[in-house]
Amino acid sequence: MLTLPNVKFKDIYHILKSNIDSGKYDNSMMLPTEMELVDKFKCSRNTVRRAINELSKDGYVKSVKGKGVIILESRESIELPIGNLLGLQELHTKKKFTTSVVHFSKITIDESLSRITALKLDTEVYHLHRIRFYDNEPIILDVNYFSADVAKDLTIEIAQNSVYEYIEKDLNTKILASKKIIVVEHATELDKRFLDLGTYDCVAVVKTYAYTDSGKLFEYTESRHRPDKFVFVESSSLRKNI
Amino acid sequence: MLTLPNVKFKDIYHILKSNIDSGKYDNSMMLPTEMELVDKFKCSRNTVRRAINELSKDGYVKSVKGKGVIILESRESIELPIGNLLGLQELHTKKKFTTSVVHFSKITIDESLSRITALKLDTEVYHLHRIRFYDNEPIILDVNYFSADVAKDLTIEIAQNSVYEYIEKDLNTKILASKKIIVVEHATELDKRFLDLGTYDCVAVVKTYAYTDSGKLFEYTESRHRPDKFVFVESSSLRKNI
DNA sequence: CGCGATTTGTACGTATGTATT
DNA sequence: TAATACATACGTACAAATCGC
Repeated sequence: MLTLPNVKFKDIYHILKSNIDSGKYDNSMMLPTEMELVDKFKCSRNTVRRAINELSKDGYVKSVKGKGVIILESRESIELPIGNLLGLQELHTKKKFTTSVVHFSKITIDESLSRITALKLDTEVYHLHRIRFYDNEPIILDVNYFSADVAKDLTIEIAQNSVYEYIEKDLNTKILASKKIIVVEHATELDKRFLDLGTYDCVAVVKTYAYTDSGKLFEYTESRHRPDKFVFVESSSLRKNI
Repeated sequence: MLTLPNVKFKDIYHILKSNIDSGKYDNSMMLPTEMELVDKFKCSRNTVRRAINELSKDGYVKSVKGKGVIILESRESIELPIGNLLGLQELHTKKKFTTSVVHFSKITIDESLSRITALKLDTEVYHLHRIRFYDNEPIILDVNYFSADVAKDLTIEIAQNSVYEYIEKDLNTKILASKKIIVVEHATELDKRFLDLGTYDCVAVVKTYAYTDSGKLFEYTESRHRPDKFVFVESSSLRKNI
């Protein structure tokens, strides 16, 4: 299941990344110059720049014109406090998660739902409530709206596993991109019933809008997180004004 | 103060963006092919690809090999619910914000602070508490730790305006990149005293680690947000595995 | 099902612009 | 001012995924 990198810029990306992690360039705080890397990896400058660009997206380095590529320090100590908790991305891959479907229905998007979900009026959707457990602790209440057009013949059994896997593997539809909005809301009765909120009366809500293959919005999901288990990380590389 | 785009790929980026917004390509859900855009803009394919790449980072489009560049629909309706609330990025540019400095001191990072801030032991820092008002409403409590090395001779007056502007303009030091972590925490006494929390007993906390010019971590800040005014947006373009 | 035609992805090369030292 | 180093831009070639015939 490992994607073996037969792509040059990815190879270079990984090598540079591990060099940075192991402190190889730490004294100088700079990467070798692009031309030095071209010599070292026997590739074009474009390819080196491509790899550096990826590192920059990850928050590892930052290029400065006329100066060089600067390594951003203290990565480990910043990652550390996150380690124990759970990121968002891993949700669908990690094994220690179990899911319990507590609601399953097929409904039609009316006006008020359309405002909330951004799905088009009269769209048929599967509407689910799912509890996500981590080590048998309820962590997240997922409220899903999947366009029935896309998630054809969805069943509770499938929802218990991965809807995404079903859509991508079985239905052969690709999920392209997603937009996430994070807010904090008062805990609803549903939240209180299913999540172990303890002394908290709020939940962290991640609203996800996902698109398929053809650019159509097909999913709106509210992932309602127990606050003490919620972490969201963004390494923003202070984008230049465009 | 407007950066006039004398850069080709930025021009193309803006043109494509406004075309998408005005629904010019909406029927097909696709951008013109790269080669068509090359003809139209009389530029190289690289330049077109560069512009498309930026659009993709913004969550406007998604390229699919062998197929084309797909436009992601429903942008406005998703942006809409955010509109009223305030994003994070705008903090330093919007005019309606005012700041009140309620604590100002110079301290040295000890072991426990070092764990929290990721700043090196024995670093001298300016420690601030600042209330951010929007329309005279307290929205955010900022708890700052600025390395005194970088933010030399910081004063309360400067802190009342923009520390970043001071560092960049007056001290001529560039702020390169930042890493943000979002969590939800119980409101502290400080939060309750300064923010108008109403019925909420939680705050949304954005922890920011910022780097300078030379790659050194120079700032740790906790921006403690009133939950009802907090929104965080991420348009993640489902990055390919690398 | 296979086979081109189309379209994006990767990679190389070269030249010139611009910020930093 | 000159050298260095990243940024932009042009061009070319081939690989790989998709789609229609």
